[in-house]
Amino acid sequence: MSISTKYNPSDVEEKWYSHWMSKGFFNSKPNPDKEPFCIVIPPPNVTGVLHMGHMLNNTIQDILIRRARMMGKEACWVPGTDHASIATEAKVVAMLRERGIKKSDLSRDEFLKYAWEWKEKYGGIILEQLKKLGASCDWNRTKFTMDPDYYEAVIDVFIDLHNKGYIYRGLRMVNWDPAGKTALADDEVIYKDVQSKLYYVRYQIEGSTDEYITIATVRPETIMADSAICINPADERYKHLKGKRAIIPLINRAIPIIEDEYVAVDFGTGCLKVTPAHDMNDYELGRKHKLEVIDILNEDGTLNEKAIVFVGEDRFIARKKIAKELEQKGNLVKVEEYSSNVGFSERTDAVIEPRLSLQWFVKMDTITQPAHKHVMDDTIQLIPAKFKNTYNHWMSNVRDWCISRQLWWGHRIPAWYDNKGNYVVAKTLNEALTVYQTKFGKSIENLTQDPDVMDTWFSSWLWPMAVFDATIFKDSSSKGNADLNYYYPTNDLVTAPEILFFWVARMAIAGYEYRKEPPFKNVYLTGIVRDKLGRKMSKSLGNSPDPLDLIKQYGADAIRTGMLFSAPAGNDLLYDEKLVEQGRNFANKIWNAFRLVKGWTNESIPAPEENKVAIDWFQSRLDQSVAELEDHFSKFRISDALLTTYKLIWDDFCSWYLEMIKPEFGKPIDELTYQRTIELFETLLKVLHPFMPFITEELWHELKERADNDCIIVAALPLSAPYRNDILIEAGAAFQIVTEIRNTRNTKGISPKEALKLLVKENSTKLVDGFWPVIKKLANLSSVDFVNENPSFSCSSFVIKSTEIFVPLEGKMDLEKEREAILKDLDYHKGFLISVDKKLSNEKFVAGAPPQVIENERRKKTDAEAKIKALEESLRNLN
RNA sequence: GGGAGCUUAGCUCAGCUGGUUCAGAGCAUCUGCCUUACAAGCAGAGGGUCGGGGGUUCGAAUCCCUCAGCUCCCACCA
Repeated sequence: MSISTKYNPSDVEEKWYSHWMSKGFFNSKPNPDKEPFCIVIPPPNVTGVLHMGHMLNNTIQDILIRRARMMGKEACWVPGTDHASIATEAKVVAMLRERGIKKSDLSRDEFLKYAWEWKEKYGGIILEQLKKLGASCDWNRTKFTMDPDYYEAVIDVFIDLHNKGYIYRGLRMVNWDPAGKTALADDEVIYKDVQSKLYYVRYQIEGSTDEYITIATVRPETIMADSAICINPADERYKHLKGKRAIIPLINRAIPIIEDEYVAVDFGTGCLKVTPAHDMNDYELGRKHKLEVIDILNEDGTLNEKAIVFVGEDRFIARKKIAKELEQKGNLVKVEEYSSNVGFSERTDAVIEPRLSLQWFVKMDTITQPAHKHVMDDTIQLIPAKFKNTYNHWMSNVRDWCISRQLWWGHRIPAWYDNKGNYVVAKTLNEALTVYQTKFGKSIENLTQDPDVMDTWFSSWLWPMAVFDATIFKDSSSKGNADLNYYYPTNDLVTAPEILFFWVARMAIAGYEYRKEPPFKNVYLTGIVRDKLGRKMSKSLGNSPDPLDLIKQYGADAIRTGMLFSAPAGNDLLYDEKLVEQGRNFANKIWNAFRLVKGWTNESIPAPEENKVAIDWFQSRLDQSVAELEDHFSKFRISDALLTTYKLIWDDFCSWYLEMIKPEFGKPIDELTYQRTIELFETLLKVLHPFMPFITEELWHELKERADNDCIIVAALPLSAPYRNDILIEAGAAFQIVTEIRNTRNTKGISPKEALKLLVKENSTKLVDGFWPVIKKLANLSSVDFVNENPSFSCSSFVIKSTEIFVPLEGKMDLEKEREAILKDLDYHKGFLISVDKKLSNEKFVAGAPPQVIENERRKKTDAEAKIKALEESLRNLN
């Protein structure tokens, strides 16, 4: 039988994933005998395809869930997708446009039919892709935020919060996208620095012929909507204008001159035109001073009849024309170049128009309180903790949440209007008619439902509850079904910091509102995946590799480890294909360790000394690593956990352990060592499984004949056990000796095949005890002899913990070089001794430092003195 | 404008409540090896005054001040 020297992942991955699926290992149901461990996936957009961010995110979730499963918990990872109203609607609109269909030509129902078709066709892609990564989700639980029961839950929550007084309809300044004709949430607006112009416009003072007040604006097209001019009360320059009125140019309407501290004296002219309908701050100012609100824009960004002039013109064309006319009329004092921050629609890239409109809001001040408090007191733990600051800041300054969107794809707002604008909130038309009668004391024939849908986050904030039981929102007394009661609160949430507020905070709010409990205990915030130059991965830059290609090329195990090699929590990950190569190489290394062990024939012969020592040592080393891993995982240091595992396998197991026990070529290995090695290998595979599920499952079955359902995915993870520290220390010294001898060979050009002798001048403390056979084997020594005196022939020597060790090298060394090396070493140690002496002779140090520290310094001193003495002796022996 | 954070080897980062895991890891680099598990490998080596300056202390990468540079979040001053 010959096994390939390279591990080939593709067949293996396919085989085991379907095996796991067929055995139902991913499926979970409430089990009172087991502790639940649950993760709900951050549902990707239905329109999404897998990108590197998902790869990182889902790898981490899979590691956590597999580990929990192996720890004997009832592990449940709930997958699903988000309907992503804006993103999906935009894609459907684009798809229709390609087919020559305009959304405006379709009825709502027709459009939704296309949207659902799109969803059915493309909606599942990303979940299929996650399977290639090895994601062990309970696919039977796959949920969609617009599944019928989920849809109903969202509507129920709207009605419930409305009844509780948390949801209200209000006139508010919203971010209006004139191209999409929709209101956008703050986070859907992208601010960019734009080079624009600052127009200085003079307004004549009412009742005067030549007195003017000059304001500076970037938006001269809105002067027709002005309600006032505002000056700072402290501004001496304009004191005389107090109480007067100014006349808007072009339309000759008089407006008051008001005073407010808000106006910056040093900006522009120190005078501000107040346009409540078209600016957020002006709106607030207008409310404060009870100014008239004049909205001169249509929803598509053209001027309406209230503008009086340039009616029907687009806002930007109107700006140019007005500037020109102001100039002609002598009202334009000057124009300056000005760089300002302008908001753009994330979807249509149109310039955002602050616009007053009737929208639905969630009142945030009180409903957020438990979610705020319980992050601050770590009931919900953010990892890394630095995000607590950010969270606190946001929660302390939270604004009401605009939840209506002028779209069709999504959960339709359950509000019903009569033709006068009176409304009721109800689930169906029939219920609405009843409610209407109660509310207004008269019956009505018909009502029209609000055409808008809700913000996507208004559905996804229910995710950790609604995936289990979407009926609890119908009735506030509902206790929830068995699944919800068992899995909720979930354990860990793994997501990106940029949606900390939009999603994480809101889930916490909803969780406390509806379950009085947090939705999860830990929130692990990943970083952003960037390319190795630190740029965000994006389609336009073309710097994002296709994850599926990578999996095909390197294997899922390699990608998983590759991504984690450099992904501490909350830190961005600089992706480099080299990391994936490292992951692949690691898989290959393990594969070859397996080939070595597999190739051995075992016989019942006595185990050599070095093997017994090796087994004892490695067992302790493994137990130590397991404890380390538990510590890393408890702190969510997943990269560190991987690195610990990596080093344990590569360095300790492959480079040291296997070399220690490896029989001579063609010779058999003793039965005991063989069995113990197989066991140790199995344990390593188990420890590694959460990181590299496929290769570990493959080798688990290659190492031994096993039953069909005896799989590593459900094997028991080793728990930390006490380990022998003494043997670890001894091994450390032994490894140092081996390394020194190898180094001696390297520098002297002696082949590893040439056996060497070793002389050890041991002092009272034994440096190593049982490890001499190991050292002999690894360093290829013909003999180890203990001496009392330094040898009188030429040797290469080194000192480990004040024990001198000599490698006789008659005729093999360059005396001059050797002398130089020793002198250099001597210099270093003498300098070191001086610094230690200095410290010890410092009275303040001796008086102030704790005894242990002083003791350490003393030991350093004796060690240094011993080393110096040894080196001086070596120097003498050279002659 | 408000807030948070970062700066340690060529790169990416660990270093918790000042003192033996204090100057570390992985990768990269260099040297020598196709040694019958693995060249996707083996063995070995070099490399940092812990961003600059100042202070506290017997002692500072670690605490304080200050300067410089970078990043993110929030707000959106006409």
